[in-house]
Amino acid sequence: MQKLADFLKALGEFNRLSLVYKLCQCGNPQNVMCLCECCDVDASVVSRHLKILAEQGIVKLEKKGRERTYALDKENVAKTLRALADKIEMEH
Amino acid sequence: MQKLADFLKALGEFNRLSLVYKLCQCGNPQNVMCLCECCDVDASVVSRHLKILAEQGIVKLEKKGRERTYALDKENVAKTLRALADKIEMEH
DNA sequence: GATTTATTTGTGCAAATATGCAAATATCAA
DNA sequence: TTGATATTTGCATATTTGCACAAATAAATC
Repeated sequence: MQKLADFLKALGEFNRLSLVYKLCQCGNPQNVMCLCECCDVDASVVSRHLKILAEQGIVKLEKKGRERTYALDKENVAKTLRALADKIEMEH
Repeated sequence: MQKLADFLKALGEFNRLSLVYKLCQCGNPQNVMCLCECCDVDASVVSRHLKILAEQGIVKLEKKGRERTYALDKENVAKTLRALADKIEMEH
């Protein structure tokens, strides 16, 4: 349960949720500079937020040669959210 | 989006998520004393956590005469979580 | 190797948060 | 009214968190 709480906490911060939305709209993996556009904070802060999201399996860091991009793990996020929704509704 | 972040943040704390689970399993509305059983903190802390959950529409305070009970708003919570899951998966 | 660009990490600070305890409040029963 | 029980609120404290800035690291190009 602590794991799920950490997952939800990771999503439950404005700038981090903004990053998730941004990645969601872009579709493609994005680098940090691009992702900086959606939240009005220093790049170092974005980097840290992305690290937190990565730790919770919300985004994935992809290193392709020189490129370092972050991609939203849509499947995992949607699955986790739906699992909780199901539990809450189903459990009698 | 701030509203959704606040909702997720409310769920993303261990003791609060424990309260949600407890209410989920009980099915029935519960009073604070009963809810205290699931997290090892002072009753005043539970009271505060329930207030936060209530502000986010996660639980509802029900006053029936002398009884004051909290109930999980299953429909709203499930709906909100699914809406985010849909957005993340659908949006291309 | 030196320079440039992108990203991460170290550090310190201010604000937010979770908590316990004591006091206040509410409600019912005797 | 008094007493007992349940809940909330005031207050103090310790911890966590989000942030900016500077320095370190990584990778490519000159």
